[in-house]
Amino acid sequence: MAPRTALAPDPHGPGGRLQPLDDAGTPLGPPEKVPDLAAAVAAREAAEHSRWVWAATDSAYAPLLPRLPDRLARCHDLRLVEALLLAHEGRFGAPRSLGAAWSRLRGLPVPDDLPEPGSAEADDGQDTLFAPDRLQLPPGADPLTAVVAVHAEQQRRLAAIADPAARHRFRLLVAAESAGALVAAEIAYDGLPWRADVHDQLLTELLGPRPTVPGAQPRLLADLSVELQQALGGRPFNPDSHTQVLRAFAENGIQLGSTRSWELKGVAHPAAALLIRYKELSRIHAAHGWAWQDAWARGGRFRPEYVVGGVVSGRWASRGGGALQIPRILRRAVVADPGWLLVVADAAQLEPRVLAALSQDAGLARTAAGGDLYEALAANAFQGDRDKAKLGLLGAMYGQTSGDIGPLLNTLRHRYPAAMGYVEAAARTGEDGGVVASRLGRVCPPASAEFLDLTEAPDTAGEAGGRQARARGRFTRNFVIQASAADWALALLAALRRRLGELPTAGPAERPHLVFFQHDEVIVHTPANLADEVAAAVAEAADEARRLVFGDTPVRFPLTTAVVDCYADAK
DNA sequence: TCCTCTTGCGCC
DNA sequence: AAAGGGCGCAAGAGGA
Repeated sequence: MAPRTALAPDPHGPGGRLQPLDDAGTPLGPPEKVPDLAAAVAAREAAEHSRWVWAATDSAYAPLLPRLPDRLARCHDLRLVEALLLAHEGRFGAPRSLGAAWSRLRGLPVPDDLPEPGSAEADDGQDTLFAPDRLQLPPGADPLTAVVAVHAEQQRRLAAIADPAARHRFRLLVAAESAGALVAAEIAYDGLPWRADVHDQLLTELLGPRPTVPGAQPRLLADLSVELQQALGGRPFNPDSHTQVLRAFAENGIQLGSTRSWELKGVAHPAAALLIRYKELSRIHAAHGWAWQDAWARGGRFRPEYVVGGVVSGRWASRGGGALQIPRILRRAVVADPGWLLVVADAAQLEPRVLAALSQDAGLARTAAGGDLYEALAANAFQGDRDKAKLGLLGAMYGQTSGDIGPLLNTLRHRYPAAMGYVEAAARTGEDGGVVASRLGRVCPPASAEFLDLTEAPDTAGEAGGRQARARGRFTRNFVIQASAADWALALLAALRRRLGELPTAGPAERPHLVFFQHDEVIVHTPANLADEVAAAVAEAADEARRLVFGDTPVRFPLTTAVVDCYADAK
């Protein structure tokens, strides 16, 4: 068992303090003050891997990264763990900063968490240069003392989980969430290889040359705008304004309910196709055009800012730069460095496999024991119609009831009663105001913390209440699957990161490293000669994640893995 | 002018 | 009759 070490950086300067701990969090010696925290951490880690205990990975690890010779193996992120524990203890959403946890422990008034940087509330005139200390410790409190005390208390709360299997899984969640924080910090530091020249060429092909006047519309976009206006009678209007677009179409005798592209696709008028094209190009320009490149992809790297645990289901969110929404067309710009390659791996049909493993439905597990789950499902229950099989299963996981899906759900209910019973029980729990949890124990928000939507039409309370209850049921129905899939993905990430760290390399600069993570997909940037070993490590990590999260299950979680020079060439 | 809400669409 | 989960981002609409 790896030893633990509490760590608190000095608020100013490169120093800090360390204190060795046992697994219960009890100090094994006095605090040690060091003038160079990075050097002291590196020396200790080189002697023996430690689990580093700190207030938050953002504030403790990110500043160390540029000064560490190699990555740290393990950590315990008090802020993330506090959030997991609070939700598990039925106190979802209580403040989770180190200061809040410390204050709860000491019976002091608990400070609210500061708003996330970048959020609307955070921009209250405060220059980020003078970003306040986010730990929220009361005046005079000693950071290292608080880290040690809060950690010991968290270890106590973890040990207090009564059911041994649930306790074991929750500890796994704690470790995986913390490992995720390490990965997120490292990806932000290393960046995703991004070829600005390729990106620029792509934009030029689609939109015309970069406008010399900032903010000006690129030529092809402007041309398209004029063409669109001419197709609708020649009167000028702003195609970015749905109000004006609806009016322009109405003047030509076409009543649209909205300007959504799926609705436009059914419109025969030539202006509809022009508008669809305009919207596609306009979106690329606005969301991932030259301004985006200037802001987020400088120096040959796109540096996404992930927010670990940013989604209640345990999925990561992102802050600025749209790290989780890179359009497929832009993948052309993601190119490995010379002599390096990208190993791109995504989990195939992750969520239905998670459902099969969670519910232990023997029939569904058999369809998830091999390659194409939907194909097997279709052969078993839908006369080979793969589209129907996929539609039905997705509908069951999302709580869809519209369209012609009823008969599909009936078939599924008949053939896979345990799986369908599992999601329907989760839905009922939600409708009744209860909470559900992921496989590893991440607990969903209580009903009161969401769906406080009072904008419902003022019809009878019963109808509005029923609608809200059903919405909540769809949320909990999906939560058990989405959050358990996130459990698996985090476990994969942690296992893969460890395996990459164990590969023999010439040195840290030659080490393969994660550069992208998107729910069920990872990209590793690796020296070309290690690409096959990395691909093998990803497959092993996926299987390790299966064992850790789901134990003994016949369900397999196959990966689609590609070793490529360019992200666009992966499938 | 600033701010919040809505719309629409990118990703899973 | 209507009835699909989770996000982030940018622009327009519209009110303060």
